[in-house]
Amino acid sequence: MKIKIDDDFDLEKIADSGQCFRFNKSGDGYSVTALDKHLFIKQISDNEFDFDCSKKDYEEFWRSYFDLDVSYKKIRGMIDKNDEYLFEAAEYGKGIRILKQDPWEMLISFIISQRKNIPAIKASIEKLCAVVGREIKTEKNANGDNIYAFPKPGEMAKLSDKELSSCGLGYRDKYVKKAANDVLSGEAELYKWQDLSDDDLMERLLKLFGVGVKVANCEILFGYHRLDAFPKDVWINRVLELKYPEGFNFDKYKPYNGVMQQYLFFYSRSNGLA
DNA sequence: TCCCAGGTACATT
DNA sequence: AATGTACATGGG
Repeated sequence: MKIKIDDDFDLEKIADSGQCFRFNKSGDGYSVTALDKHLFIKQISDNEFDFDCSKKDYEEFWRSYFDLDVSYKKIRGMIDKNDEYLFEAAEYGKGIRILKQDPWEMLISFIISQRKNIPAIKASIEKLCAVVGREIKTEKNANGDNIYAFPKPGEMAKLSDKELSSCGLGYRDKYVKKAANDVLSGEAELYKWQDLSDDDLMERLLKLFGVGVKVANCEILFGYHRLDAFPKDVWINRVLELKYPEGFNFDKYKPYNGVMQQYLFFYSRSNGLA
């Protein structure tokens, strides 16, 4: 179905923004997978997009997934022109949105992400989905690959060591396995944690094996959609060091520091921090 | 061959 | 509390 979107919305930038790992170019559009839902989407004019789904699926899931009730244009508008680097970064990254992704999928994805580059993260996650092998569409991607769901905790927990290691996770095998078992056993109640305060949520996440401050912040920003979380990875640390020696003005952009972080991350990575 | 990738756990001081 | 180091794998 055709959807008109007048706010910032750029599929290519979102796909390359590093917040999602199963959002890829497919033919003349994009193939998007979130847990056990899948969508082909393509741009058909300046502000029109073809969502290959029913009206019901759009209203009940994808509209929220793309966070279409929030104006990212407005959030961009908060940026002080005197903050030249952030302003440039936001112009460059205009069209990025923070997707409303699932806490479980994000937890595993960002546990896997540590000390890996983005193509490698995507490859590992895709292998993990393929090893479990739960197909969710009869169609295939443009490259001929089957479309698999993201594994549930139980599906992941029962993978053999051999199957798990075939996903190229390296030393992260044990983190993924433990996280799956913790969620399965109810020791980590990710969905109940939605109600926790920011501080309590952070505290709970940091107790998980393989989750440090950076991964926890990614989980809070992308998995819990708390837009003020500001993950600091190697790229952001370079930005802060080189462009904000006097400190970044977190107070000014509250409660949207996470959106600013995405612009900075995307810009610094593509532009080499020139 | 060396270096790096959306870091974290663990030991040592 | 602060600092140092090992860690699996793949690509440039």
